[in-house]
Amino acid sequence: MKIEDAAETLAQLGNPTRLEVVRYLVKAGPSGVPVGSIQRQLKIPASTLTHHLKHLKGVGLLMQKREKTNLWCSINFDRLHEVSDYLLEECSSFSLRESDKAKTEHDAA
Amino acid sequence: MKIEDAAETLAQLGNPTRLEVVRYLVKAGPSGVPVGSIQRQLKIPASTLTHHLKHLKGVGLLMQKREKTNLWCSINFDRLHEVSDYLLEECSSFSLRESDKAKTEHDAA
DNA sequence: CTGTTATTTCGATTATACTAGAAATATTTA
DNA sequence: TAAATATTTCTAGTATAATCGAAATAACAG
Repeated sequence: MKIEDAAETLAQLGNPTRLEVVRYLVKAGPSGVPVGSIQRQLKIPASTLTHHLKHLKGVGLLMQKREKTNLWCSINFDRLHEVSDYLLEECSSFSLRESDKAKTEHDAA
Repeated sequence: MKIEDAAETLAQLGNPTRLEVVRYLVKAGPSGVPVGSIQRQLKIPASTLTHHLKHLKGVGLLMQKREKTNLWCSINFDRLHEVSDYLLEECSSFSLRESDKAKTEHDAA
């Protein structure tokens, strides 16, 4: 996972409205819920919600599938795990040598 | 953890420059690195870096401690774990009843 | 085809964030 | 005190994002 993608995904999760949607979808489970249900349950105006769903889909956190007049939304659990894991990557490997941290360093690239 | 706090923290992690700093600090480990080292290694202008460090500190991801002329920065691993965990909360409990998802629902609050 | 419900696009407003140079401040050493 | 190094504040330009009403489109039911 490239750092730009991780940042972009985290940024999308960093909006309160979107995070609320994500959590709602997590609770809904793999079968998902229609857009309209999210809209009414979370009291988010339709156009605002569409806007946010587009963002979530853009970073692969949201999956959609049409059935009759409803568009069912479900969270991409794998993607959510990926981002979560990314944050903790290398948390246990303190690989920077002490010499790189000295205050008299040359800081060569 | 309140959803607003989680969103705010994720938003801070969602900036590419800040995420790069965070990963650098993760690699640096608990002892941390001085501001100037981050600046030179990642080639971030001093004022820009100060700005971002303020944000990271604001959401509790960054800890700082002065020693001589250097300000040592280290990541708050606990906080990072908290956020990471938050994303996966309830991922295994699909508690929303099927009746709440029906397309003929009343969507009562 | 007509009406009904569901969702999206458009457009405009408002707010917030990123970036970084220049100057200021702080801390130590000589 | 003066000089050197480290970090922050100030300031301003530029860009991007959030919000949502109204109108448009899509999908079906009768």
